[in-house]
Parts: sequence; C-alpha cells; structure tokens
Amino acid sequence: MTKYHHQVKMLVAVDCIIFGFDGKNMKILLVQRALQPEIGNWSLMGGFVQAAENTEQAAVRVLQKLTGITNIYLEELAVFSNPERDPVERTLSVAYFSLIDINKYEKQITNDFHAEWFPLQKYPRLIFDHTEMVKKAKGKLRYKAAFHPLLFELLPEKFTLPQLQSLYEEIFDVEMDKRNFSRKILSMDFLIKLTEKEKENSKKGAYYYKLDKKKYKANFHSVLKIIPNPDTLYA
Amino acid sequence: MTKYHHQVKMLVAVDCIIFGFDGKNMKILLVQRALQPEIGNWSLMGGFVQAAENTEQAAVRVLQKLTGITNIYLEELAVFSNPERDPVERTLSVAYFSLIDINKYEKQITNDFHAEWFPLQKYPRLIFDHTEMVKKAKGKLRYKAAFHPLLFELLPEKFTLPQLQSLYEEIFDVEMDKRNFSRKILSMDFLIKLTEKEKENSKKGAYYYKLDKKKYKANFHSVLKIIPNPDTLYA
DNA sequence: TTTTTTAATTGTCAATTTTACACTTAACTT
DNA sequence: AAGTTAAGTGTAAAATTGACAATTAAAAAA
Repeated sequence: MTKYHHQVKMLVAVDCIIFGFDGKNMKILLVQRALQPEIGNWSLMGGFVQAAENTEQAAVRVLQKLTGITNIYLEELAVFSNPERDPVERTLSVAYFSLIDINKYEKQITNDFHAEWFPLQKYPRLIFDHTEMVKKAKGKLRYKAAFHPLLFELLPEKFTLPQLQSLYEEIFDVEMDKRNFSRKILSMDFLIKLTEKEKENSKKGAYYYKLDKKKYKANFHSVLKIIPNPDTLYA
Repeated sequence: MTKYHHQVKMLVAVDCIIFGFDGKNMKILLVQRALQPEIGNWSLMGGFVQAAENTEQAAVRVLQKLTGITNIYLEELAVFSNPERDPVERTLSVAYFSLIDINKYEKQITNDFHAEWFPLQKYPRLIFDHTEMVKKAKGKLRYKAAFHPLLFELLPEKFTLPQLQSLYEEIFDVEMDKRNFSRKILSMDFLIKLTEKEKENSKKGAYYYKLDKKKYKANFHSVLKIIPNPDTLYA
C-alpha cells in the first residue's frame, strides 16, 4: 500500500507529572536526566513510545519502571509539540498526570533514575518545556479535584478525615471548616468508617476511613462541589 | 549533537471534530477522504503536522482551510495512538474539538473537500478510529458545557433566549423550564439585551441578545451549574 | 489520682440557591 | 374584533450551603 509521502516524522515521547502527598505538602517526583542534552538536569520521568504500544501504555510502562507501582491513577494532560521543544530532534510529547500514594513508592527501584520528591511549591528548573507541563498539571489537578473525588488516589488505603482535609487545604490553599467538610465528604457516601484510630497526630485519635471501592468508582464522575468558589480554577 | 537512536518515528496528524448547531439539531462536519486508503469514505477533517508548526497550529490551519473561518473555538481533546490505527503507516493523531457558528461556514471553500454536515444523532461510518473520536468529543462537549458557557460559540452573534435554550435541550436531551433557564443564564451577567427582535419563530417575537465579550472571556472559567444533574456526564 | 492539654467529633440556624409551577403580553392571523 | 402562538415574567417551598462553638476522648502533666 502506498505510504504517505513528504510528511514530517517525529519521535513521540510521554512525560509524567507524578503527584504525591506526604501528609503535609504536595510533592512531585522528578528524575535526573540520563542522556544528552541536559544530562544530569532535573526532568519529568518520561520515555519514548515504542513500536508496539500506544502513548498510554508507554506512560504506564514508564511509571511502573520508575515507581514499581502498577494501577496508577493516570490521565492524559496535553500534547506538547512545539517544533523546537527538544533541541536534538523533533519530538512530540504527550504529558500525563498521575497521582500516587507516596508510601507505595519504592525507592530502591528508582535509584537507577536518581529520582527525588520535590515540594510542588519549590522545585528546580526543569529541562525543555517540563515546567510548563507541571504548571498545566497543577491547574488540571485543582480543577478536577474541585468536583471529583480523585484526591483519594494520593492517600494510603486507610486515612482520617483530618488528613483528607489537610490535603484539600494544601491543594486549594484555603482553610475549610471541619464540620462542613466532613458533612460534604460523608455525603458522597463512599467512605467506610473503620474501628481503628490513627494516634500519631492527636491524643484522642482520629478514626480511619477507607474507600468503598465499588461506590467510589460508580460515583467518580458525579459532580460534587467540594470547593466553595472554584472561579479561579483553570479549565 | 547526538541524535536519539533506535526510536520509533511517527507521522503526526490532527483531526478535528467540528460541531455546529442549525437551530434545531447538533451537527458535525465531515469530509470525504481524498487519499488512499479509504478514499471517498467519510472522515473527520484532518491533516499532517508540518515541520514549522505545533499540533494546535496545524488544527487551526486545517480548520481555516476547510471552513474559511479564523478564530474558531478549539480545544485539545485527546491523543489517539494505537499502533494499528492507520493501516498505512504509524500515525499518531491529536484530536481537537471545535465549535463553530454554522452560518459562518462558507460552503464554496469546502467543495474541494466534499464536506457535509451530518446530524450528530446519525452520521455515516467513519474511517479508522474517527467514530471513537466523535464519541469522546461529544462526551467532553456535554461535560464542559454543563459548567462553562461555551455553547455560545455555536450560535450567531445575535441570538434569542429560546434559541439558546433549544441548544441546551438538544445537547443534554432534557427539557428545561424557561423561567429557571433565563434566570440562570442572565445571572451570568454577560448577555446584552438588544432592542431588535427575532420574528421567524413566533408572532410576538423574541428579543435578541449578544455577548458582552469582555465579561464573557473574563468569566469563562467560572463554574456555573447550568445543567441540574450532570451525574451522567463523561469526565 | 486529678487536672490539663490537644485535637477529634458533632449539630443548628440563617442565608443562599434551586426547583416547581402559571398567568400575562405582544403581535400576527383569521 | 377574536383567536392563536410563543415570549416574558414572579413567587413560594425545598434543598443546599455557610457560619458558628460546645463536648469528648485520650494522653500528658501535675
């Protein structure tokens, strides 16, 4: 069959913005680039798309290789395709944003990549257009989290309402009333209260909750106004 | 500088899902493919990304060539990258969805492309994975239009509230109360009531409105619950 | 053992938003 | 002049949201 002639061919890469939450601050996982140019500089974790895979499969592969985690929450963010974005060769990159439970991250696996968690508030200069990717991912995370319960992906299996609230407060940079917060969250009706308590952070201890996975998945797309005035969010 | 070796290079295309509204029904603009394979079959309008442009610029160019319109509402939808999606050569496609005022569309320009508007409810088999693209675009349109005032992009400069309401009812397949609808829409505070009336559809005539462009752009990202129960929406 | 300290838990009322619902009006047609 | 058609408009009940503070559990200190 005739090929398409005289058209530009490009390398296609994926880059992953990996968010984590350490209980206090939002983090992103960065790696030190292993190849020229910009070798040794901080970068998003990425890789080239191979012959037998699509971009999402490539992102899953790359994430698994870096973090040791399968079943990562993963969402396509955007395509970055400026002709000059990679000085070596024309390379289109599909950026994915992913949320992981920072505790599941296995450091030993990643030593190969010189990976490190940085505060989302303060991270180093990144190669190419990766800073732009991070900014866009941050915007999308805020937007989506304002309506959909995806932040659970950042927490361990068992978590407390105060922990969850801290996460929302960190991401949206607001203080929330805990009575209203718990009412709103519990009205979603997919949290299961456990009998066990978390005792690290208070004398009284806070009850652990876990997700009712079935209900969580079933209602994931339902729209809940978790954050009061989301006017200033990215769309 | 050393090149990246042994990596797959691909063609990169853009495909545009072009939505229009004829006052009654949602339409998509399709073209008859001009090259092999699948020559003559219905397809989204698309084209290959050129050396000096990024994917968005390619989409703008393609849309301009087909419709004669510049300044089209355009949004990245998703990447389609299955290895076998184009049988000729590995081709990644970035799908964009675009909203146009169907009246601005200049048919003569497009005769070259054998373009035709089809009802979104009933359109022909499309090449490759284009049907999947349309479905995804439809989902995203519904999702976004439930919160943001983007449907104005489908209407002419002057439009009436009943026309606008018909559009919402068509897209969400619901009937809405006109009192509640106009209250909600006018509370957005970026419609300007004109003195002129539209008299085609009723004896009394309906007042035309136009957008206050400044306020419209300023508040575009603000979140307004236009549709009651958007639970069943795609996210 | 008692008191103190700390953070978790829980409820109510006011304000706002949303929903349900029906009559009047303008202008053309008969 | 009467009839027809769709546009335009208001109000009350219900649901949701936002503001606000006292009580409780459990460890630590006295």
